[in-house]
Amino acid sequence: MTEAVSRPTLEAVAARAGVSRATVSRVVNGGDGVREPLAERVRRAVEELGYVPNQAARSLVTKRHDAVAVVIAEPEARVFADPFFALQLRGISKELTAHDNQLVLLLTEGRADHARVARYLAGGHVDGALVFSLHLDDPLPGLIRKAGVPTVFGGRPDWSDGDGAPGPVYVDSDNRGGARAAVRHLAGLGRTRIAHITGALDQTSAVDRLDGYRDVMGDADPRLVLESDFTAGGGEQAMRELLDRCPDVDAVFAANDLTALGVLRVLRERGLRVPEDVAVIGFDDVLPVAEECDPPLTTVRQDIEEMGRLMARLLLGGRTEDGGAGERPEPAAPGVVLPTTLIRRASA
Amino acid sequence: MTEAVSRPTLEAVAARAGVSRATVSRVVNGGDGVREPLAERVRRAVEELGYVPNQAARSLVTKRHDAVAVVIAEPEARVFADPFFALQLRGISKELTAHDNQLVLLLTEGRADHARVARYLAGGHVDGALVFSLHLDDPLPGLIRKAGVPTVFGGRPDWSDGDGAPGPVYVDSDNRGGARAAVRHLAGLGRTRIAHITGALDQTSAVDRLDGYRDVMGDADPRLVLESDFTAGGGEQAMRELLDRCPDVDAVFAANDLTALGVLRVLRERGLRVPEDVAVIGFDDVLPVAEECDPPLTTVRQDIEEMGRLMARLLLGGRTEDGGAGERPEPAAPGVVLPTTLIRRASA
DNA sequence: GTGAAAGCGCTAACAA
DNA sequence: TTGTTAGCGCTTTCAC
Repeated sequence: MTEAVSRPTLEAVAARAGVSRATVSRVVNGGDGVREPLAERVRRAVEELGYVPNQAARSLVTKRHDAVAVVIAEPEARVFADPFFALQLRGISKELTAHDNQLVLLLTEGRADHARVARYLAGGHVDGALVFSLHLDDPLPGLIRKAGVPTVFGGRPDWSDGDGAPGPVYVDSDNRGGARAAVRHLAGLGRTRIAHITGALDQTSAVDRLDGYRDVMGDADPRLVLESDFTAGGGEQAMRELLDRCPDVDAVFAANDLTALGVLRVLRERGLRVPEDVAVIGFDDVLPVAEECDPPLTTVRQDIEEMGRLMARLLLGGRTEDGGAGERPEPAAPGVVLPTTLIRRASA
Repeated sequence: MTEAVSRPTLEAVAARAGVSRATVSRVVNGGDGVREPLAERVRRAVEELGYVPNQAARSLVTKRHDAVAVVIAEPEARVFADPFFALQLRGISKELTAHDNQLVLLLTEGRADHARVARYLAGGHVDGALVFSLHLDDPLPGLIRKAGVPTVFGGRPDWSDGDGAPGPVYVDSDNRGGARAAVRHLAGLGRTRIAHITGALDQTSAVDRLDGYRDVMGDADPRLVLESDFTAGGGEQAMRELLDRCPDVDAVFAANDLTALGVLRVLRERGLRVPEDVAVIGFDDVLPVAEECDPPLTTVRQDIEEMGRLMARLLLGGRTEDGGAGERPEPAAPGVVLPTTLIRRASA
């Protein structure tokens, strides 16, 4: 592969336009304080030479990088089984692009990578980080906090920063509210034996959905709650156990769409009709799953792409409003929670 | 958000270790030509100060960035409906990490973004690019070629660089061979009316799979080939039409798993048994789809993660072997094609 | 083997 | 408003 040819520098543009480097720099960076005829001449020179600023040189002096790291800490391959991150990435990417920032993707494969990521973030290569911290026991958030990089979390982290310290900034869906809506919908259908198959309870989203279920069901029969893991296989297994335990169950709120898929499969296998015998609701509204399953799944939708967009906006906004001295206080509410909506299809 | 504290520089490490900046630099970059006792002293100083090299300063002089752009050009949201890219990203990320390279993700949203991406690549911000060019009429590959950045494509591009020019470097799956294996398997089952529902024919993968089908079927009844678009909905529609046209069809090779999903749904709806009445094979082996559908799908697997890893390796390898002068010729075979394997489940 | 010094391309005071 | 100048932190000849 041939080496890239050396690119024109500010110097070259300045020479061609017959001005100083400083003037070219000003024009390139917005053009304030340069009189029009001159500015125009510079722009033409830039155009003719195909000049593109050298980001490394710029960063060296400004100490800004116009780059944001997206850290996805997920040892499990499972994450890639649903388009969740892809959608979030899309939202993030759109927002970053709009602000001329680059997206540096950091995928971690277990604990071994944590040190690497921490070092990278601490190394001041990026202006901020967007972190998806999925498990309660994950040491990464702590490491990142120590690295001192402005950070926005995707999903509510499990620690709350006691005392006077400002809590972590995060964006989440209203998991609890969505769960309540789902269960209320089932109750509104006249169902009385409403079960919940949870997600992996080491993730706040699963805990919050369970809490939402309990908000509505109160002290319902505890045998109606089964712990699972957000997978279709897990959903199947839990559903089998549920039917053995409580053959009279008439509705299931599954922690996510994949789990609901497993539930549906077991129901079909046992010859139970959906929703006549058992109504089923999922969570996420991952389209290829929810829309394509049989029957189409009633589920709680979260706007995943918007979550991503918002995370980026929060990070970028927080950074630009605070001009370095840190006078401006953190936003009052460190967490932003996006609403969820119930999507009615055929399964409930 | 508070500004990051200023990090220790080479200078600081040098002072602490009682050596010159040059010596520290040597140690940090591999330590060749520095005597052991000194090197050790430097390493300790680095450790104590928590020194991390400033990448911008380094790039400014070396003109290397240790960063690779991954360009995913996909206007359709559909892409995110399957975990294909996520897996590929994982493979890429692993390989880049192993070589201490960063991954800069460039997502494009239609043509408007092409110029931005081209400018970025031409701007010399990264050492190379990994490009997923999905549609035959995509102008992006051309722009990228002009930008003069070392590039490896994911999936065979549609142009072949006539004349003496070296063809584009790419990594692909053996779509044609996989298709042949699928169709042969169906034939081996004694099926004689084997249909093919194609993918979007503006993508080489769809064209290659169709070619594979034809390799085996020769001049079969042309009514057995239906053009579709890699989606479940498209698969449904095509299958309905197929059943109307050729009620005697006894096997379907679908261009991918999602299409197969649609096929299965129509079959069930019409009361036809799989595989007894109609055998079905998909392509991709996207697990949550293929494994979870009913009946579990026989399909052609491609090792997606390995494709990603290989793309990165090709890019990095090509770069390091050629020491800047470009003496070394391009590899003889510009394209690497990974094998596919038939995974037998219940549907065929 | 080690150090001194010259920049890489850019921005940001400061002068004019 | 425009130009001059001094670095940003690092690598890399080139002397020693």
